[in-house]
Amino acid sequence: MTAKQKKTGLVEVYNKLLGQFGHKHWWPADTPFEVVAGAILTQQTKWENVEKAIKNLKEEELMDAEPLSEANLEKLEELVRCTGFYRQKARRLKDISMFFFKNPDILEKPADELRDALLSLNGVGEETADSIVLYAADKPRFVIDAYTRRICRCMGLEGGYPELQSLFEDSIPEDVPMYKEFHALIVEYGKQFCGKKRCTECIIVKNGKM
DNA sequence: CACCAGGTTGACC
DNA sequence: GGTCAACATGGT
Repeated sequence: MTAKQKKTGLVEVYNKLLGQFGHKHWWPADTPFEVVAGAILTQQTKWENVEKAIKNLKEEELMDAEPLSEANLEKLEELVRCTGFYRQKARRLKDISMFFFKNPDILEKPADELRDALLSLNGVGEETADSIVLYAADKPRFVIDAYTRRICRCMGLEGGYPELQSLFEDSIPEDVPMYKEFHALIVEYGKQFCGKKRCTECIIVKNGKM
């Protein structure tokens, strides 16, 4: 805790979630590029389905920027069909792969530059861009997803993506492993207790003072 | 059968 | 500036 950090209670939430769920070892991947591909595939889909698609791509030797960017579109669609939205995802995978093939050192660039470049690609919004910045490039950008918004709402914290992201980044230490773990814990917690309509057994709000 | 999942986009106020 | 249907499969 440095002096300029906001007292939002988010650090306490982090500790509580860590105590309840333990380390999640999130986003397992053999290579940074696999995180990139996974970031597209996981949009609005269960990770379980993404794993199948990743397995399919690996079996076809496509899990790398060059081969994936050159893959046959119809074939790609079949390989990623299990993740839903398969036509746009196949197209987007080829696009982002081409980008990484043409910019092999992009993950080494400063976080802001990387993020802006990613956002310029079709199919890459703020969450996907930040997921790549954090989990593929290992740079400190807090990822805000639907569960994070719901949990924040429960805590009386509202705002758009940039507002919530700044809130987290100003409230907790700028630590990449912690950013990764916290987001993973929020998703784990959200899957169990923060449904779209219900919010039961909420350890964050229910147990008070957070 | 209805609803949801580790979102993004483009159209329309 | 915000809201909303469309995108699509697979699991409860």
